[in-house]
Amino acid sequence: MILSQKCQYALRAVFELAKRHGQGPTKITDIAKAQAIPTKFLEAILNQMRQAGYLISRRGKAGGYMLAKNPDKMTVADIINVIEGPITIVECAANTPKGICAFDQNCVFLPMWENAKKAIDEIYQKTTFESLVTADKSNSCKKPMYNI
Amino acid sequence: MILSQKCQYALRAVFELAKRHGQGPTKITDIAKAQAIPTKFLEAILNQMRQAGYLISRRGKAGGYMLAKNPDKMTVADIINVIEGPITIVECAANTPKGICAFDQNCVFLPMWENAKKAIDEIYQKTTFESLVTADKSNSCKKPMYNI
DNA sequence: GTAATTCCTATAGATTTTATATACTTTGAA
DNA sequence: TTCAAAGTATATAAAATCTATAGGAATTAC
Repeated sequence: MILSQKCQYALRAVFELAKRHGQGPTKITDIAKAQAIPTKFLEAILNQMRQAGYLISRRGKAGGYMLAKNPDKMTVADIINVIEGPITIVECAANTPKGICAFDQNCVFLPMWENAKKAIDEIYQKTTFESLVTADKSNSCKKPMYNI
Repeated sequence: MILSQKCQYALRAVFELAKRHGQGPTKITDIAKAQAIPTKFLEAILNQMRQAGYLISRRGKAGGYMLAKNPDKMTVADIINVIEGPITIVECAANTPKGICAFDQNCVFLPMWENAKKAIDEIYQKTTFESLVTADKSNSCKKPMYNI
């Protein structure tokens, strides 16, 4: 599996905050409950995203987390980058200091790795959390309503 | 890193065999030396690809491994699939039996995961080992020659 | 001040990855 | 026939990573 569980938790958490954008801070436990994430694990994840500048927190009573930007300015790529670091198909295709790969400049696979990285990056970068919230809303509308 | 070391070894090994296609079997130790792969580890990898039908082995003296098909019929996707299994961005986006994901049918991320998977698959599927060998040849020509 | 909440550090358990060791089987040539 | 080269199979260990939890410190609202 390419994306870690942690990263998926992070995406779902930000998605939850995007849904509640403009409503003040949301408690960790509420996010955890809404998105089925282990609370203590989520704590660390949210903290990490706060330090990266994507979330704002308020401590103490009535504290919690909120987005640092508008949902249309936050992309899936942003969050993945915080949790997993830059997408790396293989080690030597990363922009690491030279000399790590035994084949160095002449690796025949390198162009392919670069293409793959670019293709994924584009998809993640064009997916904003606003678009996800919008998709979610139209999704719930389409669902049959069993309530009376 | 998305691709395991093992998978990269597998790709390099098949690439090495593609370069030697039509020259009879190549010894494991020769492949290992040419591509900087731990010999014993490579043994297991080659065996796995043989069982998947991509390689043919000959035992005994003057034995070794060779491709089971023409290099233009073997793709990077084939080999990755043997070693890593089908590409899976996230668990619930795989074609697993339903009910694994807590969000099931209504996951807002699902279309994105499917797009990403498709984008990568296409790149890997269109890269044949023949094309890699060709690229490698033109690469070596471009290199300055320091030999006398 | 007290209760609620985030923040920080450490660490433990589980899983996966990577690699090696050992012993066995098959093959082909002298 | 005999021997050695080479692949086959199984077990396992070392290392790295992932996932998750625990406990207390700091902060804020009331």
